[in-house]
Amino acid sequence: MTRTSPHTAGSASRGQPRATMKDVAALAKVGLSTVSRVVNGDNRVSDAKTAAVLQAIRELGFRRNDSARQLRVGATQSIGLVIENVIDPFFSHLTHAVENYSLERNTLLLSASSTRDPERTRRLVLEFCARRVDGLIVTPADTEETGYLQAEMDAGTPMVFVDRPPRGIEADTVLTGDRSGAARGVAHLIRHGHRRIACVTDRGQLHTAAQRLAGYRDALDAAAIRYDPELVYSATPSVENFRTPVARMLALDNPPTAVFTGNNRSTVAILRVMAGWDTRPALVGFDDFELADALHPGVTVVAQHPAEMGRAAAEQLFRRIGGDTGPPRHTILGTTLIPRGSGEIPPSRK
Amino acid sequence: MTRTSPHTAGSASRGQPRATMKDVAALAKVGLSTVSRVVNGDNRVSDAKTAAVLQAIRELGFRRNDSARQLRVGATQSIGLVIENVIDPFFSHLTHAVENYSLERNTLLLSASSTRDPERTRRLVLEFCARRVDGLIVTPADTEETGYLQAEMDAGTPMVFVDRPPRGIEADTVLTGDRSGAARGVAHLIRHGHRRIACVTDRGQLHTAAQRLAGYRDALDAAAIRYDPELVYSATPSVENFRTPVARMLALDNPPTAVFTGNNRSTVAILRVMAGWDTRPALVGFDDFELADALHPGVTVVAQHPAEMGRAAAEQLFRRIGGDTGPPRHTILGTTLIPRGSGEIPPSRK
DNA sequence: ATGAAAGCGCTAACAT
DNA sequence: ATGTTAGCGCTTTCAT
Repeated sequence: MTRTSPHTAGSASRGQPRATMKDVAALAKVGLSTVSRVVNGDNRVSDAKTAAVLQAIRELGFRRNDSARQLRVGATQSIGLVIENVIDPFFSHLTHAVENYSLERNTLLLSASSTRDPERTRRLVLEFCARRVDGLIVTPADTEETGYLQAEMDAGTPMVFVDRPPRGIEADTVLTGDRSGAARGVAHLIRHGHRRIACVTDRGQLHTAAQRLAGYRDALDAAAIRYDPELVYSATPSVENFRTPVARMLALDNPPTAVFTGNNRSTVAILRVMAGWDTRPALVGFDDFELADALHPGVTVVAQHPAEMGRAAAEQLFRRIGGDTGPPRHTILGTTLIPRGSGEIPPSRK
Repeated sequence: MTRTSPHTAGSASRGQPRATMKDVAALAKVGLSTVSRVVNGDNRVSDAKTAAVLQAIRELGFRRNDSARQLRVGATQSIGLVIENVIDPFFSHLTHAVENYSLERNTLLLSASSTRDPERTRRLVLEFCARRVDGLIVTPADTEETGYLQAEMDAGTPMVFVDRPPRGIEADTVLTGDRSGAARGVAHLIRHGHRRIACVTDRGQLHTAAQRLAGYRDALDAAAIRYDPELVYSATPSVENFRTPVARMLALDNPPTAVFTGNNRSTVAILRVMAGWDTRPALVGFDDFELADALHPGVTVVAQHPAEMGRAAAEQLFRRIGGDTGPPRHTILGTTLIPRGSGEIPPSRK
């Protein structure tokens, strides 16, 4: 029933500064180190003093300033996570896994979206390092200068790279088996009779997009299907960017009977482009997404495992933070083909 | 071409501790404060010394320890964000908006998902406060004890609550107009001829679920439709939880011809439950979601504006951090009804 | 068992 | 213009 009124004269918030250990020590009439001992659960302190300290702590609403503590002990118990964008479900799942893993280790997460902006990425990484995070998990922007990453690693901040490798840097990575996964997806279409297969991916500079395109070609090669550049289109995924090129492809004399999309953003965009079409090409998308199974037909995908990737990255990072100085470790996570209908549509014979 | 080998003896990472200003001062043969001045862009320092310091900084790979700085200046330039779960698109959009807003203010984001666990929520809030975040944006777990929140606010950490108000605490809130929004959605169904309308929501303890259920009743009342508890079901949204109750409802003698769902998780679950059904009731969902427009029929929703909520919460928090001690401010964001087909299905007349 | 004192890396008077 | 010093809040020897 201690309903303090938070907006009366002087206001409870913005009140006097928070109590410090010194204040507690003074009130409890003990030495500073005794307070520290009590706060840290050091048992060699008399019951009487312990009680006095506890009482003072309660009275003053004391809560230890962990920033100060961390300055002294030299570890911030926090790690930084720089992803492309939280609103992309791939990254939000990855983030959640990292969150859970680090929380178990009493480590907090500084997280941020780079939004594919190399300047923003750089700024974030550098600010995290300035805050002396214990380590960093980074999805590098594909177009960026990576010199500063090497510098910060050399300076002592462990980093593991996730989803994409950093340019020209030897470091721990956690990636999806992009190339083989894409090949599997395309082979699935081929197995269902397709020989004219379009490939729609994210911008070619994107490492994952390039890898998946390579996988697409691998599958074609394996089936002795000629690679036709007219069936390939790469751009930042959006309905606007994809509408015309895709329509053009399908208006070719010898149009594709199936399409393979290189990531969930692309798949979703393509689905929108094709919304309302009477006949649709078969479709296999790379990366799963919510409601893929609720569409008609369900969307066949090559599923990635973002949560596992986040967890693997966190594991490796904590290994480094723990002092592991072994050689860079490269983890590749496999993919799972999930047939749901769209990938099993036979080629329309005309 | 300075490819340092990161895994040779001694290893570049985990090397000697990072250089400090003292080290820089020593190497540049200047005083500590001169280094500080240079680092902070204080211009009243000679060109010669400036150059010497800059040189030393480069040589040592010095980067200011912001934690130490912050301890001294008394502000961490970071805020905490406790949401329910990043993997919920509602919250990831909210998060992204907060991210952007605080980045503009040179403030970093400590973020975490409470996963509806009151203990985890409490732990996160307290740890954030111990780190002395400049402020906190919190989606309170609905079942939780809120005493500690009041205590931390009183101790000087400003907080704004988003999506749900904290129990028994007067503080800044940013909420959706849940009740009126739900009423609008249900009225839309009524306008399309429905009089038997089911309501499927999240657990009743959830503030938003309760409000939206109230809005549902408001709409029925306004249309003089009797409230039938048989048409209402509340539980943590999942296909398993919803399948049987919903099937039972639709098997009633006088079954519902439409259903209103209380949040995006519920809508998605219901869509899965109904997947493959030949005839489907009309559907209006609260909160928009990706691909709502790509389904057949498109799903009519009462859209919330999570990004705007995040931004509004961040704005208010920074106002408080800036020293605003005015009375608690309650912001309600309106909703947008988006007809896409599912909500315009007429009642099946039999 | 307890306290005094040094110091983590920085900033901000205060001298000069 | 530059250096010296105190101190942010804590932990951690080191005495006692």
